[in-house]
Amino acid sequence: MFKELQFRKDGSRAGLLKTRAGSVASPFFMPVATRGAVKSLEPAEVAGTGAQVLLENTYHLHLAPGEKHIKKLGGLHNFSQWPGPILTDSGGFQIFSLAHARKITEEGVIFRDPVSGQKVSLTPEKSMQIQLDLGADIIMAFDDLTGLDPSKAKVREEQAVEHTHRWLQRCITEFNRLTDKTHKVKRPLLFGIVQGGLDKQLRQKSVEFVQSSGVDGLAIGGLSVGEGTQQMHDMLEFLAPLYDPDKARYLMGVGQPNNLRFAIEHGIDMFDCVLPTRNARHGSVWVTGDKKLNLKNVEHATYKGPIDKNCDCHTCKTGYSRALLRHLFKANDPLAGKLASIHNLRYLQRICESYRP
RNA sequence: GCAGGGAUGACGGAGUGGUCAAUCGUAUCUGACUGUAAAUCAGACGGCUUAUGCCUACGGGGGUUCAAAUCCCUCUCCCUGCA
Repeated sequence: MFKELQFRKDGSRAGLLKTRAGSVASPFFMPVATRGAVKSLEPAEVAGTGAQVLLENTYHLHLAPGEKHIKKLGGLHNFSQWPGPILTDSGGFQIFSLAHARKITEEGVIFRDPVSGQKVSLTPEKSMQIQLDLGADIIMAFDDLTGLDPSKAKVREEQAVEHTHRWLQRCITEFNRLTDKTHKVKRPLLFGIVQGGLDKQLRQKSVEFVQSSGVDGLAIGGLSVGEGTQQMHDMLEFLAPLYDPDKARYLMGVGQPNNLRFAIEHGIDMFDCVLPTRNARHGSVWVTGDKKLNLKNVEHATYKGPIDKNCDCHTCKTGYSRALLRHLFKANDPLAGKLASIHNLRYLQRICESYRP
């Protein structure tokens, strides 16, 4: 599944992740296309930033337009017009992001969709079924993700880890059932997720459990949920020596440039994050030195240069000025968010590329 | 000319005696955003300021009142009818 090509003194490694939709050079960053598209961008534009893999979401696509519908339309690759590998998140993150509108049981989770009001239940089995119907190439186990609730952190964290482990076993069973030889489907990859919050013992236990379960890759979940940079880095440092070298390691939801570098230098191969695209739509872009620029600010109104003169993204190379972007943001023109998204995505891709041979 | 109605902070627009430096929206300024309920959310927004503090303010001027954006007189401008 994962072939390590180069290990460097800085702790980083470069390799190749083999999926049924092609091999991917690591380390890499996956833009988030929750509902089937990276907001405001066409697939070719996403690819133009250097992205190789797209992340889409089980929960949201299940709600609309539905996995059966997508399956009929030829699967996610056809539907999203993205021929390259697609990873689907399992819906586990929604346990965290929709925490006020869901109920967790041993069986799974019942969500009350905040928009439609409809009840949606997800179980490990159902998550596997949906992801396979969608046609994802990398499938995530259904995990239980908790935030940093100080009042009941310990108890809830232990529960989350136990759920995650038991659910992983159920995911594997269901995944194997649905992908055995009788189905004639070329098997996608299945990744298990490590939980444990900021508790090192729990984390270690979780890494060992997930790695010994036979999954194709290891995801670190439950970070970037509000802890400090130092706490995140401590944990990544702690986990680094525990990884199995022939499994891909995916740090979920992390996209701050400094965190990306730190993680890569502590053995992480893959990332996803909404930050580059969401921030971009809100006017916030990264420039050399990881500095954040708010393009809506009045100081850019007369700035003729690009976002970053050192940047090779389409937006900067074409010559769109900060002054224009500021104006478009102020005028609520969606082109602003789109151009800024291209820039931010490229910023993260460049970081990844700098660690490849 | 006569009769009504109106003039509120950048704009729109509440408020008709004290709890009003004045609801709210827009605009403006700033910040946040990490497996997307997010082109969203939060704060600031008369001046000076650390301020529960002072000053200047609801078209101009004058008055009544302990107290006026709110009541009275007058002037200016705008709108609607009638001549």
